[in-house]
Amino acid sequence: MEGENGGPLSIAALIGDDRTPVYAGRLEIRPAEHAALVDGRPLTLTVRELQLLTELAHNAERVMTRDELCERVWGRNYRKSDRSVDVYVGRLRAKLDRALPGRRFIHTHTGIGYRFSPQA
Amino acid sequence: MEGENGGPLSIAALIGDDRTPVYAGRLEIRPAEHAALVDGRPLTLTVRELQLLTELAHNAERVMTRDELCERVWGRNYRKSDRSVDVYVGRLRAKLDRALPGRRFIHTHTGIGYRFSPQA
DNA sequence: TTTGCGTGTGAAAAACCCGTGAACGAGCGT
DNA sequence: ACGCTCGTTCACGGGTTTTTCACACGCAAA
Repeated sequence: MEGENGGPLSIAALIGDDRTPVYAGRLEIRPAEHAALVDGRPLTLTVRELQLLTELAHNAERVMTRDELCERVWGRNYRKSDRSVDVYVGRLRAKLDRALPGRRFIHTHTGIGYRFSPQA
Repeated sequence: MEGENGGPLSIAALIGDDRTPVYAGRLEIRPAEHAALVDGRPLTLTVRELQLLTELAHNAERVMTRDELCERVWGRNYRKSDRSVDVYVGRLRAKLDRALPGRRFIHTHTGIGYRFSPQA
């Protein structure tokens, strides 16, 4: 089975569930518990940070537009002056890098948006 | 065995019983006897305080939302203006701290709720 | 080089959340 | 009626999170 972009589609994305856990190597996301873990130890994320990470992880390997993220995480329409997504991606990257230095999960696609990639 | 969230599930939570005793180091909760003990000496808790402590302790290490607590302890729906949970958490903390100074059992998860943690 | 666009990011501003003292009323025993 | 306890709600101060702003940097085209 494939997604609209031709790539693999996760169960979570398929059934539109944002409570399904995600496992990305040493990183584990448990939306139902409001928690993200690295090697079993909890990351301290704010609600928005966890929401964004969850949304990105549920669509791993797919480039998500700011429009999409704004819609799904913030529940509002995206305006070009709105930098919230960028700011939160930055904060997520910082926290993920403190927990798993050197590893890069969130990739920028200039002019389009961001992509979450579990593999090194 | 695991709960709906994938985490460990206590016997009490499993059988949906709020009468099962809980042991958390020097703290002991005996709902069936309407009593909580520290080093064998009874804590003087009101009914609501004991209910709340019991509910939290039966879900140790799990973040419980105000919604959940309101539902299970008060048997009513949570409204954002309802501060009962916070007030009772405060009173519980005060009494627990008088009995076991310095120890912190109930942790705040901003924007979500509270988590009971038996370990120091 | 200059201009424009897109992004990263520190920091200020705004909004929101939480801890807690206090007030109030209901219920109860005296 | 009185005093007491308990449960609920309100209000305010302080803390945290979210949003917004401003500027810097890299890159590509003119």
